[in-house]
Amino acid sequence: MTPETLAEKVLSATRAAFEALGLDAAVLPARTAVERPRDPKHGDYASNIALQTAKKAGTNPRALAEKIAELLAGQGGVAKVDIAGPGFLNITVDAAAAGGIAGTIVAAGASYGTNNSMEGVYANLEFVSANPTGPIHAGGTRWAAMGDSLARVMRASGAKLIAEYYVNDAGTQVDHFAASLLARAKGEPTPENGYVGAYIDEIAADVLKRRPDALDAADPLEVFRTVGLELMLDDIKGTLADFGTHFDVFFSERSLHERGELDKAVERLGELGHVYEADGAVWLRTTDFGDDKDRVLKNSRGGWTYFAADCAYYLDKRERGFEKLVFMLGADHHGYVGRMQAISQAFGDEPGTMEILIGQFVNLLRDGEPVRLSKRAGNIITLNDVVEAVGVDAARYALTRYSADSAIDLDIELWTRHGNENPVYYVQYAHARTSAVLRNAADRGVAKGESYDASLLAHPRESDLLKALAEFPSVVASAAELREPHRVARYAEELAAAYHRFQHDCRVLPVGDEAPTDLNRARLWVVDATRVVLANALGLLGVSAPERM
RNA sequence: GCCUCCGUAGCUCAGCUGGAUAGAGCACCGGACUUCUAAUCCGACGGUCGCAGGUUCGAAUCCUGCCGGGGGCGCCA
Repeated sequence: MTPETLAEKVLSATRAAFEALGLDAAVLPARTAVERPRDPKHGDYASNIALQTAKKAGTNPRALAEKIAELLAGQGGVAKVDIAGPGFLNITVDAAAAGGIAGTIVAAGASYGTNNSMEGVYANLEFVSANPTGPIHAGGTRWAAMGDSLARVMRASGAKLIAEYYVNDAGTQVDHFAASLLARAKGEPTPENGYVGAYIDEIAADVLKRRPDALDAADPLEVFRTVGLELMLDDIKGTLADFGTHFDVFFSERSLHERGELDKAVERLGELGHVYEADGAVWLRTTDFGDDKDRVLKNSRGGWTYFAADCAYYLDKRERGFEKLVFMLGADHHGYVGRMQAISQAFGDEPGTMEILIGQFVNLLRDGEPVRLSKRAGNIITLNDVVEAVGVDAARYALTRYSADSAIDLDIELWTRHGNENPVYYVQYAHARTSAVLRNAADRGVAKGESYDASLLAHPRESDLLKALAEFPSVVASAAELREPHRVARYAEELAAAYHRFQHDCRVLPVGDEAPTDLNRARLWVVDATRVVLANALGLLGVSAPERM
């Protein structure tokens, strides 16, 4: 029995109790959940539904709880229902019902944890979107890890999702980039506002390698711009791929300009009555939608602003059919939220169509001191630096383990340690241990068989572990709905802890050459189920699940 | 000045979107290895949840105001 099915039983028992007591069932929620109480004296699961509904129904919570308990106690799988405090229902599940989850998990395999909480949602998730004028740095690294994990979690929850990277390949930053490459190739000093770093030298050389005639071309700057951008973007794509971050679409800002999408978007906004001219510039009246001030679409020199491209990009996404546009931005962009939301509303979309997630910064520390130097990019820390320092698994785990709301200090020393204090190793080791037990079982010819006797799984460590396993789908669902992939990492740590405790106290394989018992076999199912869930959880985080360590 | 994030054990952070005696890891102290991989486990210590009000049966969680820290506020991209 899963917590979800138990919650349904609680709800239907409550409905029946309302009827029996002659109460108005309209105050009942459509869904309810059971929670795992910390104190084992409070049973396996607890529900506060009587507390939540009694007042609205005009009755006493304790009396209502008693009626619900009476009706719930007769349900299959429910061993005991106690009432505690002001009206909590403390539910004890019978071992056989609880133990059934292991079989469910093993049968589901890689699909265990998937759920339908976001079924039918067609979403676009934009993240990283670092300028193609240099390598991805530390901030972008966090979004590369979190965004990718969020994409996986939302897909696992049934959303149809496109992961997208907006390539800012138009505008003055790109001009500076091209000019820097050209100057480098000609051996001239870096121009004002130009880019420096070893990567500029490399790309300048690579442009010449690919186009030996570049300096003699009709427009050398254009050659360096086009080829340089391509090389830089290839480099970024390679870095992301090595990091395990997948994008479905790399969307070119320049293509919006070339296809006339900016004119089209501004025209549309004009038709909707939100555009005006003042001081020789063209403006969008974003203040109608809560922004601090109106924003310029086209400046007085007749040039498009970046904001105008944002409008066009927004319209393009909507025309591609996305009903949910999610953005992950760094805290340095939070000032853009107001104008971005205004774009959505100016086009007449429902609030909530556009969702902007703001994440705080990450500092890389070594021995408690901020790390500054990068071989590639002046004194900026890059994604490659982070990976070089701690490896992909530790980097991804470290960056997805914390709420995006909190700024994090990533301590290189901690994340390269092999032990309990390093969460990624703690979780991976639990997975390796499950694999080891299964390997040993196979070596000794102990098969878990077609089925098992779930009622044998009554050890406290077993029931704790089974409850943790049963929780996984709802963890994935809430991580997706709340856009908080760190919940998966925290859950994985709890599950790993429950498994380590289980393995410490519960012997799985027969000792010596004793014959395997039914308990041995039943426990193998639990071990296998744990292996599956740990692997699935790590998979959602983009972290490997090693079979040996 | 305005916007935004944070403030929970000595340190790093969770806290399941209002529930029971607020949790984990680290650090410190004390235990468990002829092991299914001890990269593990168990125990002890440790808190006015920044402060003050408010909402209610009930607040770390929601609202308001302060205090402290991070980030941001361009006809830049």
